[in-house]
Amino acid sequence: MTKRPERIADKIAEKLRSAIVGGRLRPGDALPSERELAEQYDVNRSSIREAMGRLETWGLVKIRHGGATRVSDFLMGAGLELLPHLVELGGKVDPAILEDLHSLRGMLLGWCAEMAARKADAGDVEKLEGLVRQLSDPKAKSSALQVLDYDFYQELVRISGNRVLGLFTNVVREVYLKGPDGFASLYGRDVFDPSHHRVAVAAIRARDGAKAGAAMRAHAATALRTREETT
Amino acid sequence: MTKRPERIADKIAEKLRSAIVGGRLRPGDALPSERELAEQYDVNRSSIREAMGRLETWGLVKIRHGGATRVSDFLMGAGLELLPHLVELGGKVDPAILEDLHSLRGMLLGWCAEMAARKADAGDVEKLEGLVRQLSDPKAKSSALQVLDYDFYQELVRISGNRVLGLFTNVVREVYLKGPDGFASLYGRDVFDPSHHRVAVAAIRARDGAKAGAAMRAHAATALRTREETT
DNA sequence: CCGTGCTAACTGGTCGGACCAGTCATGACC
DNA sequence: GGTCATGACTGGTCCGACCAGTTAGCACGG
Repeated sequence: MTKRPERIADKIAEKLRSAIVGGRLRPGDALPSERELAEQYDVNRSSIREAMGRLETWGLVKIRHGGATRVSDFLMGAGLELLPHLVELGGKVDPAILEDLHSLRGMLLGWCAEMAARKADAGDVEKLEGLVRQLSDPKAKSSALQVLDYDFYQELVRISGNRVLGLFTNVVREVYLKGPDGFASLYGRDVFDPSHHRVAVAAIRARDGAKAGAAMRAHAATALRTREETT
Repeated sequence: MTKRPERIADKIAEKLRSAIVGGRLRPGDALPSERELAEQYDVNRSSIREAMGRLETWGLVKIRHGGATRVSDFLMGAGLELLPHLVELGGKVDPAILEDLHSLRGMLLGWCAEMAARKADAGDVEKLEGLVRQLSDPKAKSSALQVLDYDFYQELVRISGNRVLGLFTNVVREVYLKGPDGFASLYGRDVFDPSHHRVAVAAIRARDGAKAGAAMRAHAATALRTREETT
């Protein structure tokens, strides 16, 4: 948990990022000039420039030679790589974003289970069954269960063969498993009840896409419901 | 079509990016030192540093103070922000990735149409109707229709209120509208037949989520089918 | 009075050269 | 053979200068 010695540009980019996604800097606002920022933070202009470069590649600001650097409407222009930053706004998890993420993931979960049912071979099914077995271990910790649950998801994505969904999954994993226990503390242990997974795997083995999708959607819905109850 | 005068850091980052995703630089390989690169490209080291910063935020390289900068295994851990770079591998569009992208987008299209039906207010519906009107213009160019079609999608996402889906959409837009005509040349004009959009808007106005979702899914399926026919 | 166009004071972009701060291979020493 | 100092790398930060676009304001001609 100790902070690694961070580059100046990263620290400043981080400050500004948080100011932007936190709403203290609104889309359209002009940032102070690089020279001003350099003086303000008491660092060299080069460091400010590198920080600005990061903000720009994150889609948070628009730099124009000769004109002021302005905050862009990042919800309009930023990519998914911003997600990890949005989630831990000021160190606290933003529940609304998390809600969005989970509902989206739930739907994708169902969808790729359907595709997996059409494409899985014997080896794939075996892998999934292995994961279900581990998920059923009564001695497993909640954090471990969360990882397994995600591994199951990622395996479904792999079997579905959709590489774009694979990239998406990589980003979400970073968010989902953040921190020492991921979000395990946010959810009860029952969230990882493997019964839905078991049903899904059986359906995939039987090439029943609809049933597999329904099972995984039910699993995701359970997670959401459990979360609402604890709110 | 004329190239805007590009920053040299961007040009160099672009060169290296293409070398990495093109496989000329493999994961684990060490890049030349910043001083070497500066001499090699005959630019200042600052420009090289800014280029490296971009590569790092793209997840393509790992920079370590004191050690060499190495290409990271982006295929394993990279996020969706890499999609635009992957698609134009070597200047050519990879049809398989595009296929994955379209099927995923189609499903999301249906899903957020359902959510939009639950959340849209009068102003939202009006906006959608305006877009449908423009889509119905018989004089519109194919490229313009593609932009409108995407605007319609993006508007649905906005109405759905799912911010994570919004971020995803931003990335996809970059890919989808790449090049002078986007992918308009890949699809026939009939792909942008607005009849499905019309049905969807009517359903959203009537709060009929299922119908709206079905209409947009049908639209996406048409696009895919049309593409397969022309293959 | 309005518009036009020049100019000056901004903005970001590039330069080079100095020095600080980690890493790592090498080789003397135990 | 192991270990640890050391120097030659690597990237990180700083400075100060100048180039190159943008913009706002002012003087000028209509």
